[in-house]
Parts: sequence; C-alpha cells; structure tokens
Amino acid sequence: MTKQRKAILETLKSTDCHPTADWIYNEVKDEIPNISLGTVYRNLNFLAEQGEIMVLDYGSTHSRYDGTPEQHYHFHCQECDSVYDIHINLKETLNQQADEATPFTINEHRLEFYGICDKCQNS
Amino acid sequence: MTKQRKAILETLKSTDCHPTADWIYNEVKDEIPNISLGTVYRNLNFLAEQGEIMVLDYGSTHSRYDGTPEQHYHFHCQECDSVYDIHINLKETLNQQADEATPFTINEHRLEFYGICDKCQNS
DNA sequence: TTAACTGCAAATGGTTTGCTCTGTC
DNA sequence: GACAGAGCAAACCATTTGCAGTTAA
Repeated sequence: MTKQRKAILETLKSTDCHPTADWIYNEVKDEIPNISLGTVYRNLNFLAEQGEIMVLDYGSTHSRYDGTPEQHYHFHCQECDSVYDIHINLKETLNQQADEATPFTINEHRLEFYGICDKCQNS
Repeated sequence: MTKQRKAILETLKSTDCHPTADWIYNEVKDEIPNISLGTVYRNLNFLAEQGEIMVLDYGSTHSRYDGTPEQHYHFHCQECDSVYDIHINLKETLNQQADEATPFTINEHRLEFYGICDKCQNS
C-alpha cells in the first residue's frame, strides 16, 4: 500500500460524486503533485480487482468509480450527468427470475437507472 | 436507405450473436467489398438513434449491437463471451421500485446478467 | 535485498470525423 | 443540381504499457 494507492482510495472513499479517473487524478495531485495519471489508472484497476471499489463503465466513454463496494445501484441524471446511489435490494429476486427463465447459471447482474434528478426537475 | 445501410441492418437482423461493429463490417464486405468501417459505424449509430437497433456498450472495450429493438435483457457468458437474449418483463416493476426509493423521475434502466451458459457448463 | 510500484512518455485501438466524391431524387 | 451518404485516411482520446528509476517491507 503505497502513499499513492492510499491517497487514491481515500479520495474515492471520501466523495459521493462517482468521479472519473481524471477527476481523482486532479484531486490527488494536490497532495502528491507529481503523481501520474497512469498510476491512478493502475491503482483503480488494482483496487477494483481486490473488490475494494466498483467500476461504473456503462455505455460512456469515461469510466466512473465508486468507493463503496457494497451492493447498490446507480441513477444517472440525463440532464446534469450526476450519478446517485440507489439502495434497493433486488439482487436475489432478479437473479432468480433470470435463472428460472433461462438454462444458464446466473452469477450476477448490473443494473443502472436513468432519468431526471430532483434538482434538475426544480429548475 | 442506401444499399450499405440496408445491408448492415439486414446482417444485424439475421443473426442472434450480438456482433461487434467489426464483425458486421466483415460480413457486409462479402456483399459490398469496398464498404468502409466508418460507414458501418455511422450507420449503426444512425440506426440506434432511430430506435431500429440497440447498442450494448456495457463495460467492455467493444460495443455490441442487437437488431431487436423490443425491450429485452441480455445474458453474458463469463466463459465463452457469448451474449444471449433474456425475455422477462421487469420494466414497470423495476422503474416503479426505483421511483419509490428516490426523489428522481425514472425514465429507463439498463440491466445485464452474467454467469455461465448451458453449453459451457456441459463441457 | 528485492519484489512491487511509480513517473514518464509512447503506444493502443475502438470509434469518430474531415474531406472529397458519388449516387439518388 | 442539390444533398444525403459513402470511402478513405487521419484524428481522437480514454486507457494501457514498457522501461528505467524508486520505494515499501
């Protein structure tokens, strides 16, 4: 656990804005000015493999990262591009329904919601 | 509707393998040898905007395309990388649950399942 | 010590785009 | 004749990678 990896993880854990690698890079640069973007990517990938963070790479050119590895879903505002957490428990239900409808063994699923957030609706 | 666009759409509609742009390009090249990859991409994007096809760009470097625009989900085999359709109707249920759990207006969602397909289990 | 990791910069590669040419109405 | 669309090749750009130097254990 180098200071770079630690700073990246802490930066990600201390925000709820589901940032891109570039955003994290700029944040961490305040603390470690000569850190490189390659290091940020390498560590994000490492941490994701370890299950400490989540990668949100659904249908966009930029991946976003989430420091909360526990099961939850995401909502993307189609107006302001913000990403919010959604805590509803569907894991078993969904996997079971897919299991029953197919001859496959379902291990997991990925689910994202899209719409307009409350802030954008009121403006 | 040029012959290129027609060939691309027909190629996509006549397969259930959820191909990549490159696969479609190679298929269509049999019929129109000097078609370019740029044309394939331009037409796939156009057709997706028109709602005639679906783009599957979930967490992978390659996008895949689906010629069936009707609502359905997908299963990705983690072993052989195949993609299969899953027909279960969850649309209203899921959107409603997310609606109730948040202050947001839910318009749509994207859901993908992962696991091992029947062929890979038996080999 | 040494295996893992960093910084830097160049490479990667799927996708997009600019430009010119062509086919269609 | 105008205009949407094609072909070609170059550009894009987020991400990855090779390498030489550095650091944590």
